[in-house]
Order: sequence, then C-alpha cells, then structure tokens
Amino acid sequence: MAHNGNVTTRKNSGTATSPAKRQRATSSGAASERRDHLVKLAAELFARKGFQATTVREIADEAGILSGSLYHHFDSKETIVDEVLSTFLDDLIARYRAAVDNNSDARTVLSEMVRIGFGTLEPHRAAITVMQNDWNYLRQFERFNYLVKAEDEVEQIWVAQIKAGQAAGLFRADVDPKLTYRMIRDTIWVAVRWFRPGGRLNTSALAEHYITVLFDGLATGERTTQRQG
Amino acid sequence: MAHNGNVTTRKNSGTATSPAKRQRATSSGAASERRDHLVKLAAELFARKGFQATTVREIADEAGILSGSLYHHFDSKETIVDEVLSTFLDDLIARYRAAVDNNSDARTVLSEMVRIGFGTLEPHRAAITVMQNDWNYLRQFERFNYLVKAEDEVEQIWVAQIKAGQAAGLFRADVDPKLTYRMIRDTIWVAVRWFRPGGRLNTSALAEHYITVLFDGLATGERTTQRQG
Amino acid sequence: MAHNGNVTTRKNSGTATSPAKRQRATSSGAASERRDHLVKLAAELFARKGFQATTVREIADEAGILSGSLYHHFDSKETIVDEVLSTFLDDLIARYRAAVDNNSDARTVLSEMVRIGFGTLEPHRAAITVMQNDWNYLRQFERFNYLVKAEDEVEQIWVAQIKAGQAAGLFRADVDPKLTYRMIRDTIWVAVRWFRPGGRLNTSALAEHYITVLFDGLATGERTTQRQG
Amino acid sequence: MAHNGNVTTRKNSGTATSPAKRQRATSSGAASERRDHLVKLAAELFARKGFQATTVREIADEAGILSGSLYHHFDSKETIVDEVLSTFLDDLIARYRAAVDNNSDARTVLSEMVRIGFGTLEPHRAAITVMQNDWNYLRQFERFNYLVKAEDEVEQIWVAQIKAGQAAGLFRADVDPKLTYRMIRDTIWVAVRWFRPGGRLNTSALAEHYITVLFDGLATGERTTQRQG
DNA sequence: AATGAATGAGGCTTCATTCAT
DNA sequence: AATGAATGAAGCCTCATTCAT
Repeated sequence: MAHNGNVTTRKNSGTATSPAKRQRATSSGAASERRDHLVKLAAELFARKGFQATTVREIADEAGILSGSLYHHFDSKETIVDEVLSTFLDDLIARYRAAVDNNSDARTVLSEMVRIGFGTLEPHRAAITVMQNDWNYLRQFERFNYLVKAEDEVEQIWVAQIKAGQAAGLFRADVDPKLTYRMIRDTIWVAVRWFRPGGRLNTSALAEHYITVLFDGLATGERTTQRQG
Repeated sequence: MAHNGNVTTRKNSGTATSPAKRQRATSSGAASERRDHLVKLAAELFARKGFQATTVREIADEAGILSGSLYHHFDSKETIVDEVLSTFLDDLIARYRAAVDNNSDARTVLSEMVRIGFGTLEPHRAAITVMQNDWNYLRQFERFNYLVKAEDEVEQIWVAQIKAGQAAGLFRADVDPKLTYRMIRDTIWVAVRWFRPGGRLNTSALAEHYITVLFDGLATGERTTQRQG
Repeated sequence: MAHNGNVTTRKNSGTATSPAKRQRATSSGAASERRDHLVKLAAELFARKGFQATTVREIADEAGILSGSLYHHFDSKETIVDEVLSTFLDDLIARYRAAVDNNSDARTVLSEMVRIGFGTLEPHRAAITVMQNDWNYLRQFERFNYLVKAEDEVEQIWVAQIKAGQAAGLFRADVDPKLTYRMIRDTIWVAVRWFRPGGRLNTSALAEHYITVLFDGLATGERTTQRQG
Repeated sequence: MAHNGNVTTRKNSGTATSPAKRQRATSSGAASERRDHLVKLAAELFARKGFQATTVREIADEAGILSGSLYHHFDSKETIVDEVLSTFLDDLIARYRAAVDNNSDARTVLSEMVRIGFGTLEPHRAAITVMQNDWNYLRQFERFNYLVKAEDEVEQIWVAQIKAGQAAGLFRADVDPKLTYRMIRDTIWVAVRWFRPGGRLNTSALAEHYITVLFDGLATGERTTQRQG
C-alpha cells in the first residue's frame, strides 16, 4: 500500500505494509488461492451486511467449512477485512500513479482519474462498500492506520492535478482544490450504494456523465458565476 | 414524516409513522425533555462509533444512569436510533417542501435545495452520519421501511425540479435527471464525513462553492461537451 | 495490599492496589456480599482444578447462575482470582506486621510468624493452593505484578528478623538469611498440598512440630556442625 | 519406574510402565534422538508456561515444524509430559535406592538423600517444575496414576530411614516421621521455583546449608525443646 | 517425516433486555 | 425513575487432534 507518503518515488510502491499483507506474504502462491477465495466471500458478506454484523460463522458457512477453520488462514476477522481493503487500495493507487505518469494536461489526467474511480466500482464493489460503511468503525483500531495514510496519498495526487489545472488556466481559480477533490471523490465512491451492474447505465456512462457536469456544469447558455482563470 | 408516499397532499405530513414517534407521542412534556436529552446523547455516540458498536451501556453511562434504566424511556435500542433519524428526516422534508412551494424557477429552487442540504450538516450532523454509515444495516429491519419511503419522496421532489429545469431549457438536456439527483445528493451528505464546524469554511460557503461548480462546471473557456437544450 | 515496599510506614497499609480491589472498592457493602460469595466459590474451584482448568461456566454453575451473569460482578475471570489472592495477601501481611510490632526478641517473633503461616493454612487454604500452583502462570500478566511486590515485602520482614536474631547471637551465624527464609516459607506453604483439616494433626501442632525442628534440629546429642554465634 | 511398590526387589526396576514409555520403547535409535529432543523442548515450555498454557503449536514452533507433525512422534500432548515426568522419576528413584543400599547409618543416608534431591535441581529443573506446578492438574487423569505410586515409593524409602534413625537414637523421637519427610521433601523441590544455576549458591551449597539446619537447627546454645531419644 | 487444511468441542466475553425492588 | 441482578443468545477465537497428500 502506498502509505510511504511519497508519490514521486515509485520503488516499493504497493509493498505490503498492512498487517494483512504481512500475513499474506508468508503464504506461498498456491496456498494463497484458497485464502483469496475466502477473502472474496467475506468481502461480499461485509458489503451486504456490514463488517460488524457479519459473523465469522457466516463467512465459514459460505465457504463450507467450520468457523474455527477460518483461523487456519487468518489471525482474526479484522485480518480478513484488512486484506479486502488493502487489496483495493493498492490497485487504486497504482492506477492513479499510472494516470499521472502520462504527463498529459490536468484536465485529461483528471478525466482519466474520474474514469479510474468509476472503473473500480464494479471489480471492487465490495471493498468500496465496506470502506464507505465501516470506515468509521475500523479506523478506531490502530491496525487500520494505514488506511488514513493511503487516503492522504490519494488526496495529494488529486489536489496536485487540480492545482496544476488552475495554474494552467484550465480550471476556474475561484474553487478550493481540496474541497473540490473531496466532493469529486465522494461523489464517485458513494455511487457504490446505488450502482448495480447490468442496469440502465454502466460505469463508463456514469463516468462520462459525471465528467460532463463536472467540467461544464449543469446550466445551459453563458456561464453566470464569477471566474478569473 | 413523509413516508405516506404522497407529495401533493400535505395534511398529516410530518405525522408520526415511525415506531419511535408512536412512543414519543405518548410522553408528557417533562418526560419528553429527559427523553430528548437521551436521544441527543445517543445520537452523538451512534455517529462516533456506529450504531452497532455503541452499547446501551455506553449511552446510559453518558447519561449517568444504568443501562437497564434506559428501558423506562425507550422500548429498545432501535427505538432510539429511529427517533434520531426520523427527527432529521421530518425536518428535512418539511424544508424541501417549503422551497418547492415558492414556485420559483427550477434553478432557483435547486440552488435553495442545495443550500438546505448543506444547512442541515451542522444541526443534524449526528443523524446524517448515522444515516450514511448505518443505513445499510438498519434497512434490514422492517421497522425502518419508512426510511426508504422518505428517501423516495425526496427523490421525487428533486427529480421533478431537474426535469422542470430541463423542460424550461435551463438545464442541459443530455444528463439523466435521476442520476444527476443522486450525485448531487451524495455530494452534499457525504460532506458530513469531513466537515467540521469552525473550520476554514462554513456550510454556507460550501453550498455556494458547490452551486458554482454544479451549474457552471469546473472548466474555464467555452464549454466543450455536447448539449442540445 | 502491602506493596508499597515500606514496612515501617503503616499508613495506607492494606490499601487496595490490585485491579480487583479497585473494582471491589466501588461496590457498596451490601452488594459486596454476593460478590464475596462468588469469590469464595471460585476459589474452591481454582484450588481443586487449577485456574486455567476451571471454566467460568463451572463457577457460575456452582453459584446457580449463568456464566454470562458472572460478568455483572467481575470484569473477567482474572479479576476473580485476583480478588482471591489479594484478600489472602492483605490478611497475611497485616498479621506479619502485627507480630513484628510486638518488639519481642527475634526467636519469639520468628516463632510467631511460623505460627501465623501455618495458621493461614485452613482459612486461606484455597488461596494458598492457587498461589502455589498457578503463580507461574499468573505472573505472566502485568496485572499481577503486585503479587511480586507483596512477596518482596514479606521477604523483607522475614529476613530482617533472621538477621536480627543472628546479630543478637540467637541464631547461628553460618546460615544465609535469605536462603533460610525461603526454605522456611516453602516448608510452610507447601504443606497446603497435603494438609487436610480434621486429620491427625491440626495446624497448631504442625507449627509447633516445625518450630522444634527448625530451631533445634532433627539430631539428638551434641550439635555436630560448625557455629559461631 | 518404580511403581511396583517393592523397594528391595530390583529386577524390572525402571521398566516402562507409563504409557509414554511404552511408546518410547518402540522407537528406533535415530528416531528416538529426534523424539528426545522434542521432549526436551517441550519440557522447557511446560516449565516456563505451565502444561495447560503451553500449546502443541508452541512446541512445534520451537522445533521448527508444524503442530500436526508432532503427532508422528507422540500420541498426544499428554504423552509428551508423561515422558518428561517419568524420565525424571526413574532417575530419582534409582539414585535413592543406591543411597539406601550403602547400608550406612540413617543420618548418613538421609544426608545423602538430601544431596540427591538438591542434585536433581539442575539436570531435571524443567521436570521438577512441571511436577510442582501441574501435578494437581495431571493427577486427574488415570494415565498419571503411576505418579502417585512413585510418590508412595519415595515416601516409604524416606520414612523408613527416619524411623531407623529414631530407633538408633540418632534422631529425636518426638517428631512425626511422615510429617518430617513431607517437610523435607517439599523444601527441597520447591527450591526449583527460585533456584537459578550460576547464582550465588550452587546446589551443593544449598544441600549442605539445609542439612545443617535440618539436623542441628537454627538456634545457638543449648537445645531448648523437649526430647527423649 | 512433514505439510496444510480442516474438525469439533469448548472457552471467555459481550450485550440487549427483563424484572423485582 | 432508577437500581442491581440476572438472562439467554450469540460472538470471536483457541486448540488438540486427524488425515489426505
């Protein structure tokens, strides 16, 4: 996970720092398959019922084993959710970095980052849901401190692009970069609450829809609010 | 509470339909004050730790009584959170209705509704937080069905305004009204996660900031995306 | 508990320092009766089966309640054993101090302390047994650090008397005071393993028997080993 | 193991009677070495943490294998501790018998037996510790009945010597032989709790110190207590 | 000889709730 | 209105042991 707080340095990015990863790292490749499967099952349950409301017995039932047997693979229930979240964050941050590395103009990069965000909605639906709903609970535990660090790194990546866009005159200068980032971020992630694959719109359409409103606004005709840039 | 599913009929709006309100209605004035105080204490705990992670004992401790004594005031822990949520929703829907009743143009109404939304962030911070984090869990219980009904009513109010704005040529026609509503709604409520009173920006500033981006977009210069309206 | 490490200062002696006592102290006198009863039942079980091998369910069964109900009175299983041990140690140290305070000659005081030791065998049989058998396990936990402190204080009391006796020429000077203390102490406490009330000998007889051997030895005739005092 | 209850008959002494020995006997030489090593590791853990608190996984970890693999060497956790204890008891009883066989006077034999006892403190430290701390627990199981038998045999050896000493006028007649034996025995074994090799005193010094006090007493001057022998 | 996965029983503890006082 | 004791269900986790590979 990218909580080394250093965006430019790329070496070791994505290296295990969460407790879950430390445990994960010791498993051999083959052994990891069973483990990964269990994590996936658990993630679905966590997403549907919430972390606390999901019992280890339910997870075990889903896997067709006894609840105690889960502890052959994981130290604790928390280790499981840890793996769910850190897997998602690793992937996300890796994608953001790649987008930034293309050295395109800020609007292109930002559009791409919005697309990346919506693009994770399907493959990481469960993890995102857990992060939305159980973040408040999980952050109480020291072991999840790395979540905050990951969040900070993501914020830095976004804010840097927004500021770059303002500096280049591409974005209006009268908006607050940090505030704008937060609103964009939240709007994307919260969609996980109502987005269902196979519905009227896919995540690409969502992304393009959002990009439209984000950059050009909802209003027609001349822009009516002040701008300087 | 507006879960009668009827927006036009106003009579009985705000009447107790949630189980909590039924109990609340029977309380006398003096008793009601104690009760309201307890609800407030509980709401803070629910917001900070999550509904499930908050024990009745913690609530009682906060009030300086024993946990069993809470049951002189409430049927159950769920009754307490019910009261937290329905109080908020009643207030919110009443405000939305008032805004709509002004018969202004859609953009004005929509702006006002955004302001209303951000305006609840401070007085209803705890309730909004609970709704964000514990909705997924609470909706499993039949007694909270009214939450879904309230949500539906709110959606109807918003979507009606967006469609009216599109029909009047005020809003671009190439956006999906329902989708747009959801994104606006989410952007507002999710702010409760990071907004702290007394910080750099107050909720009014947040509202104006968002209205700017919402209507006119982040970009400078000519609008670049397609539109028809 | 007397772990302030100060034998001469008497103020605050016997004051609660163990975690169990802190909890105990909050209970009113009447409430304490139920609690004390439960502690007594638990002590018997701990003594008979060992702390670890005794389940909370067994304790609860003995009291005719459910295991969960124990937690209305105690924080944890460890709190119970804590109370067992600290009650004993408080009593023991108070008695030792009283014996020392008589300002008699060292041999008289030492005899009295031996009698005190054997005298606790019956009233504190369970606690002494637990201390013998489970000490090794319990001392791993930080909360039982006070046990070591209590042990140290007791050692100081004894060693001081032995040295005083040597200085006064009452005891042979060619024995190691600390070592002698340990052997006396162990001889007394370990008796709890085989002593059964109502048998051939009572604890007074045990004490006198031991005092005889301790001071005058097992051998008849002239003493054959070196001495200086 | 000497639980045939016959001290004079020597044939078959030390023959396997404990379940552990039966299993041990079948092992080949090479396998036996590995087995002995595992027993030694386990003994250390049992001594440090207690039998119950030591998990088979900890033993396996110490040996660098998985817990399940231990079951190629031992039937059960109890088999391991059985081997620890019976090895010690076999050695001890063999030594006692040899001391008795010298046909010296009772005082000499008794002194020698005290020396033997203290002499086992170092080589059998772990086993003695386990026997002290976990005896109470282990004796509940039928398979450890032989421990009681061994204990009985040891008692007979000691008591016989004490009585012989009294009959010969070497020991005071006003002490109870059985009681005296128990006190001597306990004093020796319990020393395992505080004795640490490499400290101020070695086990020989401990033995001589104890023999001095045992036979001649702690007091100086004329003996003050009654005697007849 | 050892692994890795799983079992099954049971342990301690939590907690919303009830109820006599 | 509140206390204090208790309930009963359930939760997470541990651990000796088994067994196919």
